[in-house]
Amino acid sequence: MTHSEEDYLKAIYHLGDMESDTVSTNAIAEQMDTKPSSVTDMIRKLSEKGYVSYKKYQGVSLTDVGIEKALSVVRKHRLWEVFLVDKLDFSWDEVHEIAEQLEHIKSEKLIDRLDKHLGFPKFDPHGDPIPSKSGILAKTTKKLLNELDINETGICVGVKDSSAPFLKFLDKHGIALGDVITVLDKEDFDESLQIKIKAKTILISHQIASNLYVKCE
Amino acid sequence: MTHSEEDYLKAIYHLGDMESDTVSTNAIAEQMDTKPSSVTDMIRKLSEKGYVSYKKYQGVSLTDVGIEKALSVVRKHRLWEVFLVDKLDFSWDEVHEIAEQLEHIKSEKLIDRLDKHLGFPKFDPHGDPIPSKSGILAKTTKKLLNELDINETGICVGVKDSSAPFLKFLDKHGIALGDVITVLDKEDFDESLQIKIKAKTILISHQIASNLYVKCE
DNA sequence: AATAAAATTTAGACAAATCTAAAAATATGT
DNA sequence: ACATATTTTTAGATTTGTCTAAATTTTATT
Repeated sequence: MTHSEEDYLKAIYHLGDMESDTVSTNAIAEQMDTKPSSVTDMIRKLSEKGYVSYKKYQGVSLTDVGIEKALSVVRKHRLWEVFLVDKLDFSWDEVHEIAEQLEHIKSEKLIDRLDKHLGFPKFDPHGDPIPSKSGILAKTTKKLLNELDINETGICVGVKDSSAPFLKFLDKHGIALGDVITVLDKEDFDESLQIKIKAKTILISHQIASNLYVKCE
Repeated sequence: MTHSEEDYLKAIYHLGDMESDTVSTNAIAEQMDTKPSSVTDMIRKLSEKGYVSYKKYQGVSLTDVGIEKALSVVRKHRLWEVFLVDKLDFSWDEVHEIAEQLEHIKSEKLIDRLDKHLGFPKFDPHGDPIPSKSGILAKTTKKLLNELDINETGICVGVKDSSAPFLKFLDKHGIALGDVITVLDKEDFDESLQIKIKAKTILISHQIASNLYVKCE
């Protein structure tokens, strides 16, 4: 399996994830920043190898083997992202490009050891689930923080209110994208939340909680 | 700079290291497990890019820029080897193939952070020196352990006596290839050595010390 | 349903890196 | 020094992944 084949399978996987059925040649070309004619060539090759099923002009979809291969690449990508953020102190938004390269390193043992080294993480720094070795992928839903139940955990993935004061508030209280947040308690009185973040416990208002998106299982 | 160009520069660097002057086409072909005609093609390309100086039929040598590029690849290779052994518990002899892939990952920041994460190591698990960011390479010499002075440090790189009993002895006392060994004291009486290895202090006989090779600055 | 627009595929070309087979240059042996 | 062996280069082909431009198929519009 070449570098490029892996990239195509991953792109088809990501596109198919949303729109469920078949993926169009143009969509793949746009995703991969290449020309539709190049996509056609590669699709034919992947089809011959049994990774995608394809009928001319009818779009393409991954076979079971194709899904397996795609998930393997996604797994590697997301584990390396965790490594870069947790071990090398990269920030949330710097890791994608480097992980794009690292995901192609070939060694099953390396990935198993990396997984262990990182403590078998379930989610990457963007809150996306890391496929298991056997290709099982936790389903996630994006919610506002105030929608979580007590003892539920989520990963901070975005803000609803992106005004400067709000972002400044988050920064001041050490809340950053990629952080793991657990709801410890909810006050009936004012709907404020007690949350655990980076081993610290803090109290935040309903207004804050209803402007923070989190991803959870 | 392509993957393949980096491989060639590294090969020329390693070959030139020993024989000092120019490197032959055939030697490169053998080192890289490819055909001499392919080497000629690549050499011409590297010459046009200014990484090697080359006259037909006269062999090839690295330019200053070429040495810089080669050392950068060697630096990456050896840092990744340290990572694999120190952080992911790979053994000494498993890491080369994986590091061959990792050395081509492009990100200066990644390598700087990795270097820091590993504690700025000076040597890889094989005892070979890691070039500094600015391309300075510590000189090393291979000695028998008993030739070290008191307080000198070396990295265990091989055995003179490779008999099963000796290897079993090393294993029993937790001495493995890649271990850092410091000589703490030498007994005049029987020439036995007190050494520090993996934060432990042990006493070994002259016979043992004179059958263990170490590399040091 | 016919035509225009958009998407997709084909045909042919190109660059990178390799190969085989043959030619040219260099080195070696007596 | 001359013939032979070895090394190195050239010429032409191959593979992978890409491209442009033209042709074809599908979709949308009236």
